[in-house]
Amino acid sequence: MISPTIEDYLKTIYKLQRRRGRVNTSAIAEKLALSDATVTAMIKKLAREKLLKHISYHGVVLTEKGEKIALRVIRRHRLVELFLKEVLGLDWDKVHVEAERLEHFISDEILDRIDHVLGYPKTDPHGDPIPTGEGKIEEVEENRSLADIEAGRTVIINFVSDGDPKKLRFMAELGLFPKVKVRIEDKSPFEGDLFIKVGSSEHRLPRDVARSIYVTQTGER
Amino acid sequence: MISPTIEDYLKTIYKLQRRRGRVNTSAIAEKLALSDATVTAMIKKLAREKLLKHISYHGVVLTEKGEKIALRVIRRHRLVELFLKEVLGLDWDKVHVEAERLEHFISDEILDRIDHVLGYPKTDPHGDPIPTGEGKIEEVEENRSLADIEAGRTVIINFVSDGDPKKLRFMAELGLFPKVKVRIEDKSPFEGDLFIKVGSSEHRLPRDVARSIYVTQTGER
DNA sequence: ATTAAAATTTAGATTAGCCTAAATTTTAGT
DNA sequence: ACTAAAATTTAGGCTAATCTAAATTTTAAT
Repeated sequence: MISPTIEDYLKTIYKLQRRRGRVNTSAIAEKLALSDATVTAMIKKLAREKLLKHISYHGVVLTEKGEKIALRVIRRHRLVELFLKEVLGLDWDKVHVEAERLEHFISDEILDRIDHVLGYPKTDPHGDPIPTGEGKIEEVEENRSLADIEAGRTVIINFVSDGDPKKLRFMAELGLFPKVKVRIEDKSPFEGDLFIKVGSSEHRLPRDVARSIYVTQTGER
Repeated sequence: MISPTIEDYLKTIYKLQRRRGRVNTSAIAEKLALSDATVTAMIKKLAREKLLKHISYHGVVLTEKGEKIALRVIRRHRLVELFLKEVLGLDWDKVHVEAERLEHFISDEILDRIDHVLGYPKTDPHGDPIPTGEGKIEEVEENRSLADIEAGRTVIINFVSDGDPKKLRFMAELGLFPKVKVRIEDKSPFEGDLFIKVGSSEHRLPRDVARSIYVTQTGER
């Protein structure tokens, strides 16, 4: 009934919805790398199955039923990511791609065991919150990008975008992980580099990498 | 290219081939619970892709290429089974069904990590040999069923059929696992029960359960 | 207020895997 | 050796998920 394909649609719509409320066809098509026509067809099907509400030409909103499924997929994804890193020792830049596949095939029973082995964690390796089994998720309020923080400030890393393995490897080399404290020593103008201090070591950080790091400011300057 | 469906066909044909050499359409259809016509169509496709040789009306034989894929699927299946039991603590009667799904979605990298975590094991929880990464498998020579051993003999359990969870739970209760020594005290005639001794405790064992336990005879009587 | 551009939907096709029913080929019993 | 039964294949159809191209609707710029 709920195919991996449908799970991907619901997850994608859920994430797009976070900000925009109503989600348009082309946004979904872009995220899933499918044609607009394909997405239109699937939207009609999902509307028929009461997983979302569709107003023709004006986008979609998930129903409670659709949102519940989306959150379960996200829970599986994030628990699997953490499991792959902590238990199997995969590098953190590789877990996203693997979880993207496995999230569709993990039974409730296996997920419970994974959750148990990991000690009921709250966040995944990139700092994203793991929804509970009941579908509750702690939405992150503070999510300013490190790229937008002024020089002289000190921040704590909240989470990082999980998409680009190269960027993730780069961050790992500088010790830029969730919960780590970073001081911004200086910033080049325009799209220039940031100069940051992590622990006792200083690094140069390209702006586009900084843009995929989300932080909370501390009082420290 | 090689879909989960194709993997299932190749694995099934490989297992049927073990005994019979040439495998007929209806045997595959029965194992996979598909119609004969469906299997015929798929056989033609697999022949086109040089995964097997097909002589119309006379069955199929895997090519080296087909066999290699089958063995990789079996390796994934058996390593996943053991992993689910040893690392996640799933009951041994549940791991087969779960592995049947997951075997199609485990990457080489994850499989390597699983193999490593398990300490490069040789057999799965039911006693079946795990093919190596290079596709070598230690075929079990001695595979007489416990149901066919005469009273008074002592045997070592080699492996058990992994299909029926109820039977597996029953065996587990009696301590009937691979490598365990069992003495056959007595046998009721026809399809009657066996009376066995496992360690110091005696049990009654229905013939059909005994039939799914494969053993090697010891010198002991 | 028009109209061109952008977004969306409709129409028509394709592929993988499955089905049933009918036709064909092989096998086995007399 | 013949013929009925069994096994297999062929023919024709279905569904899910995708595509391209054309039609329609909305949006935004003058």
